[in-house]
Amino acid sequence: MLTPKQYKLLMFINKTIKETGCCPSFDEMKNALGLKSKSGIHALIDALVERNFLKKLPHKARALEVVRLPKLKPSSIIAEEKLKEEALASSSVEIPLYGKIAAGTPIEAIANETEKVNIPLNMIHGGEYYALTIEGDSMIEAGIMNGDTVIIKRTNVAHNGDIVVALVDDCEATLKQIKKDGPEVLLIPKNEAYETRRLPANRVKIQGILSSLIRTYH
Amino acid sequence: MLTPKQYKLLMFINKTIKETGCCPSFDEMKNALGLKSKSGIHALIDALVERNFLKKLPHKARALEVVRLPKLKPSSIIAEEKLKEEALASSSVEIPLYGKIAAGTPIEAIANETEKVNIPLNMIHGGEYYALTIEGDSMIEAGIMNGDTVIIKRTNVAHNGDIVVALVDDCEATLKQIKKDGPEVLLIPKNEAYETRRLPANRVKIQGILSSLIRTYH
DNA sequence: AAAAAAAGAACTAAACTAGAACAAAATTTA
DNA sequence: TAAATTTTGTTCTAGTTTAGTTCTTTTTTT
Repeated sequence: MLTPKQYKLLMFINKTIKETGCCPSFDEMKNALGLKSKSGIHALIDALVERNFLKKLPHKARALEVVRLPKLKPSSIIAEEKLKEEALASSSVEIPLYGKIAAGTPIEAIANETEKVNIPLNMIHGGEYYALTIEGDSMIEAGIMNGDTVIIKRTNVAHNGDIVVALVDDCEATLKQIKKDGPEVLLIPKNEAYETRRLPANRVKIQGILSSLIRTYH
Repeated sequence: MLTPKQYKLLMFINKTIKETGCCPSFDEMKNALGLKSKSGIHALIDALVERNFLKKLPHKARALEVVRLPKLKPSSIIAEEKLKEEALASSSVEIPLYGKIAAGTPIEAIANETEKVNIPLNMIHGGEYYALTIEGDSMIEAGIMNGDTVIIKRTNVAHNGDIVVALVDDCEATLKQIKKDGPEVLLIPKNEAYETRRLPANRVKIQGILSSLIRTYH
């Protein structure tokens, strides 16, 4: 049975040869195992040769060959892999950052999906999400500041009081609180310096509702 | 196995034979590898012959034969594995949620690390982080609302204007903007309804600075 | 305190580059 | 076909870079 280090090294050598066709150097192996000195690699390789997992051409550089692979993994490796899988399962997802939405004036660039943002997977719950960068201060009293990233869940229905991405007349998108008032809707900024807009419902399309917010300092 | 140069040369020889039907000359190989002398090619070919990847008829021109090629993993599989690794590398990390910090009155529970929150890995940049839930409205004008989760980077130094977790008299922790004023420090709430506190520096310990903020709606 | 693992430094060896001189093969041409 | 010419391959030497080995010291683990 191999030690965890021996196992890791053997796997790295095998992977490197399979992927690049070339044998890794001691320095590359050292880095792959996170060591700072290559003298340890030497001992590991000797052990692997002795156990007949590796063969090396004597007095040659980069001349290792994998003879066989172990059928059993060291249990610590199994545990490590399990952890990794869990990390992957509970990890973050990338969603497109569609550009800036001026919480007050027309949207800048809904469409050219260039950037991506990472958000924790537990922030989303089914459905399609996208991100926008806030420009302006029209929602400042709702704690939404210039430069914040908002995560929007794509939908075209909203409830009274939701903060939504609203498209007015198919050309102007803003982030506002919405209220329905009979045949009309109110788009309510959260800043006393801005005025609530009252529009016939057919001029306003909802493009998503505010799901979460991320702000980074510095 | 092979060195990178050996591999490159072997691939070039193989490709040339496949494409043109005849073996490249030493000069062509020299040029293909960007060398200025063909003596190196000779050594590489000897190494490839020794490792049984090439066969050559000595003293014949253009008389190399490829015996075998290193068998690589299909590149599609390599790409797939690379994607997984990247997903893992750019994934989220768990940091402890230490409890509620009343941005105004004493902290509730810095210590009993029970819950965890997931944050994207790109939110942290070296150092130790923890999370707090905001209770109260003393920082509302900085866009920090009741119920928000703030990510704090543990440190005991801060610059003027930073928003920090400040421990006063070893018993009361608050989130405030800090300013140094000679031997005293100012703890500045961001809400007109609260008053700035002025304290001698030795009564105030900084427990971290605000690094990012996460808010979830609904 | 002993054993094992890792780091570091010093050293040796191999790999690579370059240039030149030359010899053998392939090609041209007289 | 033989000689001349050109292309091609081989062999040196020498210097640079990269890689591998060995040893001692430090750190970690038990």
